[in-house]
Amino acid sequence: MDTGNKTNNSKTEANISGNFIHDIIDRHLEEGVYKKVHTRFPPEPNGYLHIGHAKSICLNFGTAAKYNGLCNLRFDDTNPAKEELEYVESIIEDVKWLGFDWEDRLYFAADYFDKMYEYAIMLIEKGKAYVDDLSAEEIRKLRGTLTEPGKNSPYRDRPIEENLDLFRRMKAGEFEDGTRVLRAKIDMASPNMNMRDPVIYRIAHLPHHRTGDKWCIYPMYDYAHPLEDAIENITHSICTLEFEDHRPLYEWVLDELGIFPNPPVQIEFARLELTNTVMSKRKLRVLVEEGKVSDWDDPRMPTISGLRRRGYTPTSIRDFADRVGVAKNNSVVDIALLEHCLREELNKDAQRVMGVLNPLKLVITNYPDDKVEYMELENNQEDPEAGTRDVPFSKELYIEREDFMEDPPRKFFRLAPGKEVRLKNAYIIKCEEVVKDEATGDILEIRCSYDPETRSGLPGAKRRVKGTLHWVSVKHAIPATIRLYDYLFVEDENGEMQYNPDSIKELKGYVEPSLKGTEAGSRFQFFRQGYFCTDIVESKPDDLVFNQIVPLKSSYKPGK
RNA sequence: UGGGGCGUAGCCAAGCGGUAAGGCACGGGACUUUGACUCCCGCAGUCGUAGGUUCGAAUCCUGCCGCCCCAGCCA
Repeated sequence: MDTGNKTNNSKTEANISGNFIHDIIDRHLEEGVYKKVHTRFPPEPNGYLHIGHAKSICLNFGTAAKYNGLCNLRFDDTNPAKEELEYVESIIEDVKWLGFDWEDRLYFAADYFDKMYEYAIMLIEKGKAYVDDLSAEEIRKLRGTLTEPGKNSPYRDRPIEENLDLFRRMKAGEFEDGTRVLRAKIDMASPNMNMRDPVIYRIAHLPHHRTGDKWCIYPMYDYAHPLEDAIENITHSICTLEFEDHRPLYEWVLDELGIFPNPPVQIEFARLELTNTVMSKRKLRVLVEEGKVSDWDDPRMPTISGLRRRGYTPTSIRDFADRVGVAKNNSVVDIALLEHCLREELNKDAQRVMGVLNPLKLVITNYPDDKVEYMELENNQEDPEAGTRDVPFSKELYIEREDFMEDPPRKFFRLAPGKEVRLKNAYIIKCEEVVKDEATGDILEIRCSYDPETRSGLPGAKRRVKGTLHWVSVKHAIPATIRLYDYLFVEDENGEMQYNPDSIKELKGYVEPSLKGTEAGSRFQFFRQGYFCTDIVESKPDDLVFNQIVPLKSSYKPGK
């Protein structure tokens, strides 16, 4: 059945292509199992979102959009020991930044605690749940192992009235943490460990970021999640593969209660892994705590906040999420695909500018001392509408240190003694002399002559030279801090991913004067270098800090 | 040795009984005042493996192998 693509061009649409989940939904709609589609993104507010979550966000919101349905943002905040308001705020910011809109449907599991409690009472009354006085240790011992069945708790067959009384007293705060739990009464011999009378409520005398001190018992995920979904009339509860084993329990809770006429179905997909980084909250936390990165929003982090600070766009991340696909294979996606998405977008609309990362002074000996010419540069040759600007040119310039070699290999299309090269939208120059530090041998400056007939636009400019260099006029240059990044993890000689101690390089470079006053968060393509974004935390209009988002691709292979 | 999943190219991923899409990466070439972009070309004689069913199998069946997940009062 063709459900049609969303016709209103909401910017929040992830343009999701088909996948096995959509096939299931198509069938549901066809068979009338559901009349509409309602999904949710249900983060636990216990950490920052990363690009793996972005995949899930795009899937859930994108699926809803595809079927003209709705997607809720719901915090699954059933464990106050780990959750904080700080995280709910960052998650809201990140989902919004990615471009998704949950309208007025911002929900919290905690807001359903009263209902969940009532439902638990119902289960007890049906004889489907019981209060267990065993310690965590004892429960574990009786649970059995993967190959041996568990054993019933001695409290398993306690009378309903007693269970009711005990559960009410658990809620009333009469018992210490860990002294009692409420368990679902299912089957201690089930081959599925999750069905061996799972704990559904525990005692925790902890304040909750939303409910304060109202509760000292909190529901467990397996019990709470299906209820959250059912209460919100979710149709398709999409989660990751590790919950596949929990599906029978998800269904058990809803079935036993029997009060939801059209309960949701849980569908699992493989979470995203990326090369050259780590993705678990735990591992990311270690990087932060060990000071390997500055914070969760360090531009090297795969967190949404890190990617944002690095300069990644929401569009490129959504595009990436769409391209990696949705399936059940555990997969590790090459980070080159993410980079490709960013380049593809920014190639289309990033302003081109000239910035010299590693400056080397170049003097044009036959150019008049005080002369300044303004060279016209296209803002973006991919987009004629972007117009042009004038960039000052003078006798003394900075070029990239890498663009000069005293003793170049073959096919070095740049500057070398006696060789000619084009300065972007200016003149052809020829290297006449290399000035070095007598003591160290370091190259201090390059002295060149220029051919006045070869100015861009003049007939003499037709002459071809193999290389074109970017440049910045010394007296007009704006100093800037430029940060280059490498992957946080790189492959060692055995093919293992290892932490990369050299993942950041900070340079003092120069950029063309048009960049004066640039606001934080602005993106550019630095000619021949890559895409850069002014750091949203540290860049100031009069003290620019650029983060390299990704370098330009290069087919230049030294030595070939 | 229990249960639940998954095996299609270097990495993702379509495919749903009629003869292996697409993307990324990679290699070659054209173009180029960005070694970028763009454009061309190449890149799985076979789908983990062995059998079986069929006129026909990546698709159905059986066995085997490999990998992932489950024994939290985490989610």
